[in-house]
Amino acid sequence: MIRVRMAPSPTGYFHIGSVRTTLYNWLFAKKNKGVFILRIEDTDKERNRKEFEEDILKNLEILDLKPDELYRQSERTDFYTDHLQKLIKEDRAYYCFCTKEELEAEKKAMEEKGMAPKYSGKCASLDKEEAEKRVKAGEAYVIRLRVPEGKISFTDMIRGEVEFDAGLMGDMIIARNLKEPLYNFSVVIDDILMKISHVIRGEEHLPNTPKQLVIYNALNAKPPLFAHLPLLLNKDRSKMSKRYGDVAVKDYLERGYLPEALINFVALLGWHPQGNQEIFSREELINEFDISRVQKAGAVFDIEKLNWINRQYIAGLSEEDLTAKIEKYIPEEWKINQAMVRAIKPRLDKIGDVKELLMVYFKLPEYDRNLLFWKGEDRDTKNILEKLSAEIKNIEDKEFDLENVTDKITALVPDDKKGDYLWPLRVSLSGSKTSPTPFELLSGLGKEESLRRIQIAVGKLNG
RNA sequence: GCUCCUAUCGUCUAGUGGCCAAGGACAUUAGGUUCUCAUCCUAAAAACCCGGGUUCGAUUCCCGGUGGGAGCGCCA
Repeated sequence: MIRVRMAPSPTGYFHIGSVRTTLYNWLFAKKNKGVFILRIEDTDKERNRKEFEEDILKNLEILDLKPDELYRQSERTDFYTDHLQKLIKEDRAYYCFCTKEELEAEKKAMEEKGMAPKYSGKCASLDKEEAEKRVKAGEAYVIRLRVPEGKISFTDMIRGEVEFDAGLMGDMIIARNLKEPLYNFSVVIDDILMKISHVIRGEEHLPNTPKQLVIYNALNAKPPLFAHLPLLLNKDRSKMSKRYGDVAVKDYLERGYLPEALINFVALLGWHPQGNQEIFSREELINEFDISRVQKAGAVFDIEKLNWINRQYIAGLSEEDLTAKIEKYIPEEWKINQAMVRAIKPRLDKIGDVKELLMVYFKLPEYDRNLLFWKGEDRDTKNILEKLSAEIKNIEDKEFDLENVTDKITALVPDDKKGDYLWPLRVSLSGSKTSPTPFELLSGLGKEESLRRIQIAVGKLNG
């Protein structure tokens, strides 16, 4: 049975990189008819916040990456204590009474000699009963695992054989005390207890893997298979961070990137199936996903490509769906119609851009009369606008849609004078040098408002 | 400093020894599509890090160098 997990710690808003890790885990589970588990690693009481856990849960829901099982490490402390006691009893682990100051001095001395810092093993040979007594007497201690010398190697599903030297590691601390396990220890215990078959996680965990393997050995447990995903990178190829833009999923969602687009984009960061397809449905992703095709090197997060993918998804939205999404981003008093939605659809990178794009329909900006002249030359502009105005007046209210308006106006415009007619019309309707087409403006504004705006333009020319 | 990972156009990537005088997408540039902007269409420019091997033949395999990255907590 395939069982995978995503194990975030709620110490910040859900990161876009975590979304990708979650997605790959989720896809791997679905592809193999396995189980996807979410394990909240909330053992650091100082840094955890409920708000962040809620952010993770909420966004997994929005992104449709819901877990099949959910656990919190804070509810599992008994398991860790049991295994800690077992390891001490079997003498695979021992109490260490060295103070932080002693350790610090030791570390410094070794670094000065040009050696990698490593615990001396001072407390490794302490008498067990003696140590127990000191613990009971309330002396400060930590628990260390005996790490045998030798090579630790494993086969990464993405990277192949990876080897580390355990001799460089030293006896590692696995718990602050019997009730407070440290990260690498609780991870291993949970992965064993939850029968995790494959650990799919970010490359930053690669150096943790040998440490965890040592713990599996001490526990006589069979380790899962590992896959270390390449990192998501900033423009300068450093690990993706706030320095170059948003990293929290909620920020992207709030700006109006569609969940499906975000998933599609992030899926392609570090993975690609055979062929040239770029847009994938969730079903296609499940079918195509193959962890052996995951890239080894990091991938730069390119917002331009995200914008393009998002536009593809916006283009695929029905007008009703798009309208519903738009309404969250504009003032309540703005009454939008179908013509407006159609006009802005191909101009939207993300739904959050909508307010700025729709503004033209609700507020005519101040503009200079010279802007009305096509290529800066007044060639009968006022008469042309009055002619257009008269024609517009003749169109029935009921027939004031894009198609009709386009037909009626183009019939009036001589082929060689398009600029002379359409430019001033568009400027009078929008008050700006860039905007949707005059026909899109007319149909969106409606007859009355269109005529009003043209009159304003004519007024400017009279003055 | 130590350990580990890594290396195809600016970016994401296809490519698993000959089919590659290296393909696609984003971005860029030029042109076209009933005025502007956007969309759309067409075209252009743009890459196998370097040096050794292995081989009849290397972008593809091996080694070294260089570049880039990550990790080195009684954090996760």
